[in-house]
Amino acid sequence: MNIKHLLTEKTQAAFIALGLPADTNAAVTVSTKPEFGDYQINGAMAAAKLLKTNPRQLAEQLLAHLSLEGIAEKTEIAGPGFINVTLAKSWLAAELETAAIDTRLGVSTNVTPQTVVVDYSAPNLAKEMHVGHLRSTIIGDAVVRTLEFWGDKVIRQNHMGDWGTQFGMLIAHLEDKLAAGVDLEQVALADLEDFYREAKKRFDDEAGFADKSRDYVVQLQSGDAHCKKLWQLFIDTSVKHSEELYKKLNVTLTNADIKPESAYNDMLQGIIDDLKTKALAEESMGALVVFLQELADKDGNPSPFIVQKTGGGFLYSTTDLAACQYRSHTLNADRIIIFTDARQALHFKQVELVARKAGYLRDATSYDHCPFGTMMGEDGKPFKTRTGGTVKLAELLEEAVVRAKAVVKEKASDLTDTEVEEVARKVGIGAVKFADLSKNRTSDYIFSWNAMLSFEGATAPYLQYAYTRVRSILRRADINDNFVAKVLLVDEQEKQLAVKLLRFEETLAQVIKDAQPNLLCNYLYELASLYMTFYEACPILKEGVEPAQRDSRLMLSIFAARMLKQGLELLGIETMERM
RNA sequence: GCGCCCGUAGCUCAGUCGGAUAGAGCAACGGCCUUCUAAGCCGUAGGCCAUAGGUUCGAAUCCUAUCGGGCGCGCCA
Repeated sequence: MNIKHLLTEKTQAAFIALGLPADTNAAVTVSTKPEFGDYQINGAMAAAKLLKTNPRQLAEQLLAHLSLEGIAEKTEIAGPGFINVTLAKSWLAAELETAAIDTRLGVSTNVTPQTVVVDYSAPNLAKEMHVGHLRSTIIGDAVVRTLEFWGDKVIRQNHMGDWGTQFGMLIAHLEDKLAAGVDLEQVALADLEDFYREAKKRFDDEAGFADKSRDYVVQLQSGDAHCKKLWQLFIDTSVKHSEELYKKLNVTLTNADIKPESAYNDMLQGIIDDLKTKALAEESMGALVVFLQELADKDGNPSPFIVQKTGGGFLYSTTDLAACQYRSHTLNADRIIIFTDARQALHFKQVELVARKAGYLRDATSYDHCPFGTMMGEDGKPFKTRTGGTVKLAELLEEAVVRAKAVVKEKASDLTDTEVEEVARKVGIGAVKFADLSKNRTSDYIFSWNAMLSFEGATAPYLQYAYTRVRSILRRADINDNFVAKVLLVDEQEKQLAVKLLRFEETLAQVIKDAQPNLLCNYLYELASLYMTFYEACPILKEGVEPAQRDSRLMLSIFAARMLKQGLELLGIETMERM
């Protein structure tokens, strides 16, 4: 059930009856205040502007043609031409009863499933995952889960960076160590960070090392067996590391989803040849470049997009073009979604332009780069730890669980040790994920231990707690899974909860359209909050509650619990029976 | 220099294809546990939506300029 969609359709029908175009914007929104009902239709005012007529009069005509028989118990025109709709309790109750016996919680099934390629997480191999990888990983995963729930065919792609200059650098460093007689076993691959830092330092400071590194990149990309063997060492270690983290984070990415840069290697020369044939790329200062007039500065200087380096090496631009070809033509994607930080916005704009011109992206494939801001410290300056490094993701998660455990022990003394461990893990990880998922900002965001590890207010533990409260009541009520009762919406708290419960699909549609899980976070927090209000105001199992009312409230509770669980599951956050 | 993103309560953020009196959480203050889990609930206080113009019935939202922050601009990803 999508109430907004339903009201929009009804309004559009009324517009047509008035002789207005079918695509006139109905502008249906949730009412801003309780006295304005549940939904408001604002389309009459904009339409009146177009027609140059009186908005209030048009709203009246619109209302006369609007058939909300049985759906609304009150409709009224207010202000300059708002139409306020108060939904009928009987209708809400009936819809709720239908939704409650549905395995999909009343969410309709996608009638036109799409193939969606989602590119997310993308850790850099040979570098341990740090907090900066959190956003892409968990936002991508939440969107993927939501798309799948809706019914799209999702292809996860973990575009690991494993093929560029940095790898040449690591191999060059490793080669030197081996040449100096260090045994392969002793090379500290386990501590990739240190190894990477050493190599990077040499790359920046040591004469000749950078050139040597670039040579290794060319060798690697042209398939040299020895280089590939060394490269494989780094891959294996890194993949193992990120797999562990995905498991801890409850992220659905697996080994099978890894589609690293190297996977496109065989396509790269073909892309270059093709760009030359199509006269899109030209030689400039020794490199091969596509000049984009579309992104020219105001003096008319085109934006350069290097596709092949001096010396023949390929770059991530080449790889991303190949990825377009593969995803759009081979995988037949209708939509490609890429989650990376905003610094790469220009790059992806260039990739799309070139890919469209060269035909690597079909017209039918949409290409959505979903950016997010740079991570800042609590001082508002670019984030660095005291030692100038980054916070390791594994460290953050560990800290989260430790802190959660302390709180769990303090608040829930009746749990067994095993339960404490489990609850602490779910609460700690959930808190970290929710803190990040609930923010929409495309602008920079602040990394703060306290914000990440907060267990009060609009946090995952709040939602998990709401869930356990409902579950506790349902246990006490001693009812089975098939419990069904008539829904009676009498108190205001019951009605508000009911309306919110029926807004799930509306929310999911928006999350999918904008690739923004924070909308789902907001929804679930509001749902939990309304449940808490209902819980405090409307007794269920207490003395003096009429059986019919008790059963209706149990129905609301069962449905709210299922909704919370489902919603959190789409966010990749686990629930528990007690906490 | 040019370009992109951003500026909303003391703090962290919602709200931005124009809609009614701008919302939450944290922090502060005041209430609520012999009764379904107080990680909770109810209430109070807190705002020139960076600034200045413009567009119109109506602007946090759209346009222009200025200030402030971040990022990006030919061989890193």
